[in-house]
Amino acid sequence: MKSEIEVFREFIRKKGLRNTPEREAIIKEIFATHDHFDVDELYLRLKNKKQKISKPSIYRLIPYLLESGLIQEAYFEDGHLHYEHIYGHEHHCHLRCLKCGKIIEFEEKSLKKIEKKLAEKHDFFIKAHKFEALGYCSKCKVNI
Amino acid sequence: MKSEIEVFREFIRKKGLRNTPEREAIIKEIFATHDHFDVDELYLRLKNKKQKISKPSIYRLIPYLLESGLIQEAYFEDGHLHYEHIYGHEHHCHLRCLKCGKIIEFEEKSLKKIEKKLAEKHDFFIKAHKFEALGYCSKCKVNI
DNA sequence: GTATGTGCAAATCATTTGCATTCTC
DNA sequence: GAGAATGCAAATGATTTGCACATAC
Repeated sequence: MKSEIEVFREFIRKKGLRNTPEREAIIKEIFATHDHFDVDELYLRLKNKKQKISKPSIYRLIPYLLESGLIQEAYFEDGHLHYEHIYGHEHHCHLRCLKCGKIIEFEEKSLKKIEKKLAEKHDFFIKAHKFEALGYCSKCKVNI
Repeated sequence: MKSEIEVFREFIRKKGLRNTPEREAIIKEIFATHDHFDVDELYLRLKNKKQKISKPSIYRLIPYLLESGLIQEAYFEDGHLHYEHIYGHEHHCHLRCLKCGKIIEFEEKSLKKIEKKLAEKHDFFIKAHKFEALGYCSKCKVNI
């Protein structure tokens, strides 16, 4: 299986764009942890590693990462989008606590079937899906 | 079945807050169409009807509308959140075209079962779920 | 060599806040 | 009458853009 960097290089080449060390550093950092990320946090993680990469470079890269299928928007919270890397990882969905913000990831194969059904019914080519369940976790549900 | 205004009045009373004609006008406008809405668009709709209601009043009302269960966040697009009224309507999910932005709503009962399963497995109290399928509509999929 | 990418600083856009005034209860 | 809510204008915070310089191809 190709690495995420290889996938990106191929994508960039096909689009006639240029690759840079900044872009590869950002991608490596995104794939360095399992967690979701947001722009500011990713910027700080890179900064802590003494990588001088500006926020605009991150913002400018994101549309390409989405288009190449390396990442996906996960959810909108605290006034900004959160992303997750999806290449090479089992697709998963989120269960989010509305009180403490805790997020549990889970896998649900049956969603794939629903996706297929929808594609046929509405004549869509479905690329991805997002399923998010919102509620209160075991700790928070006691005093809603 | 209570009207949305009645539901809101009750919610406001329970919380010890105050109701105002501005709030009721906003709620009426939200429920006046079947469509999703965003703050700016709602503001303009009210303005066109010569209702002088400021954007901050809308922004300040939204958390209460979410809390009372009258509306729900639908999706984040074009740099801002889009909402939908959910009180008195069949719950539905979205199928969105990544190219033209077309949105198809659909109902999927089996998601309710998945929700229940998750609630048991992770000891959550689940209040709502969002399912969004992303892809290309019949027209757009021909030239991706 | 050319055109794309970068960092910086400034601009933009959605949302929030401070405050004086108005209104609900 | 007290405390909330409103509108306005200003502040905030995320994201985008203009531009001069650097660099990938």
